[in-house]
Amino acid sequence: MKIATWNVNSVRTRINHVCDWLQANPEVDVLCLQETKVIDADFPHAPFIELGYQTYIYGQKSYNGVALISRSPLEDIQTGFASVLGEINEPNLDEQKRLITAKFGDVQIVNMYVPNGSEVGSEKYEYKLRWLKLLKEYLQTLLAQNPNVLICGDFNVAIADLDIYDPKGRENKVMSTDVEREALDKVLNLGFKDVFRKFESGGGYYSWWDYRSGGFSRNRGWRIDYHFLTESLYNRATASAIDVEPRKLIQPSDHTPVIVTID
DNA sequence: ATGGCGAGAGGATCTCGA
Repeated sequence: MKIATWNVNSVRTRINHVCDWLQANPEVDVLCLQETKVIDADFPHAPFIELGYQTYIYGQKSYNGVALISRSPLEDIQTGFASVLGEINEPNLDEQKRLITAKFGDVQIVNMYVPNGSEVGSEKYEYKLRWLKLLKEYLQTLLAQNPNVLICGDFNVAIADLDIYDPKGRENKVMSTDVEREALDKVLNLGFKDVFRKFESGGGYYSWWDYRSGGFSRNRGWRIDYHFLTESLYNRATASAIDVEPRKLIQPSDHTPVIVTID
């Protein structure tokens, strides 16, 4: 099976790019989208249905929003933290639509859009850290039900200096502080491994490039979109790749798709 | 370089992203 993740920065603006990509990559079983930026009532289902896909969505106005685009029907769709955890202590962590999970065969797929955090020390930064803390509880609950968990999406954290074009000063930059890395590490220490690094140990591989200052043409990127797999799935993985082609198109998303192949 | 670019909402110029 192939599972892809792509922060499309508005599914309506990018609908042609996404549909073209699906047609060029027919072997992808499930495409996990982030930043759909559309309320559920306005989600563009039709183009996906016409191509033969099922759509599962969790959106809101203007910001955030996630979706699963799948060749075959998925089971047990759950959205937000509370659908898995029951009542949560901080309901505001579910106000932003960032989390959708479903079963695909024996695999629990979790598609997420981790908060960006804005600036170190800001209210949004604290929100990001609280969100990651609750994410650990959420995944613990899912893991208790199924050991085959794949989490993917836009994590808004570069987990290593190798994943940043220029790590100088990264200690004080959002997406690369030690505090954020430690918060994500606590999640990953539940038993998740970065499958991209099973196949590629070198630097220079990124999934996001700033629109500004010619970020892409100068390859000034960050690798912040990942698939993290539990041990059993990690061992079954046979490939993982970043497809930079969509980032070269006119009016692109600032992120590009990342794909994992699992036997 | 505290800017650069892009999207959405709304109808000029904000907020937000990363």
